[in-house]
Amino acid sequence: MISIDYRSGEPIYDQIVGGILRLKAVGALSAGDKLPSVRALALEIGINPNTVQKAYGILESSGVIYSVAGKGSFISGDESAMEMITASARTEFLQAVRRARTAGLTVEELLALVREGGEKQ
Amino acid sequence: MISIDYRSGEPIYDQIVGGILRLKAVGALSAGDKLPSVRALALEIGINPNTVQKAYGILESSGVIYSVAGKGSFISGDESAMEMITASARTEFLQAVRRARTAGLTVEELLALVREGGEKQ
DNA sequence: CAACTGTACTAATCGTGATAATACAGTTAA
DNA sequence: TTAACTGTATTATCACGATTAGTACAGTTG
Repeated sequence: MISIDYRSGEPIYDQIVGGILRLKAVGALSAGDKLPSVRALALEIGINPNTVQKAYGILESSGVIYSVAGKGSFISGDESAMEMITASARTEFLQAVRRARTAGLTVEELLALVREGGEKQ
Repeated sequence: MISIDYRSGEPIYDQIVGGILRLKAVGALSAGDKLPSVRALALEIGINPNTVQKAYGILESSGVIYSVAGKGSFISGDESAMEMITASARTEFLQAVRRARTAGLTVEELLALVREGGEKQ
């Protein structure tokens, strides 16, 4: 379900957060869907349960998921949570676009780079 | 001349490298121009001279600048420096693409953001 | 000579990511 | 009720990178 790239330098917990956000954005995960348990996902990926818990903690404090002790973690029905997260990512990306443009890269080049570097995962 | 954002999480030496690359791309710095000394820039920014030296070392090993002990550091006249600049901008932008993807933004959204934010300049 | 320049090196500190080993509380199904 | 699951919390440890600190050396300039 979620693939981790250890060479990327991106923290594992961050990749888990992004992976779940993406699964929800694509529609593979909907409100009410149950996530793998902390221990199960840790075992599946081959990492420490604490790292998964950190990711789930971030998602819950953001309102993207909600967790119930003994039951599990589930996708929240709150859509504004996703909006807030993607909004900050959107402004960050826009800054990167402007930086690249001032460095001399054309719009066409950037479009190609998005398609080239965005396909993975 | 170069502004540092301590909240960004991006290493200071990296911001210095990017700042000088940008100054040259815009035309504020040309071949032969003298850069602030390691100690002077460190004092101006308010950081350790070693951090500035690290940034200058990266720029020199990349051929963007050249340094002479006792004289100072200068913008290189090497024409391939422009390729170096766009190359670094390209990899920087690719990292931004991956970050945005990790945050849950889709490729289609990023393409729209490039078209939207890239034209205004 | 004095004051600047870049360069090199080691040591110490700090924050973060990740692991490890527990422990506790709530839920669920046999 | 018991056993096995769930999330959550705590503490300790390790690794790594960024940064600071201090010192030292070599070349240039006025």
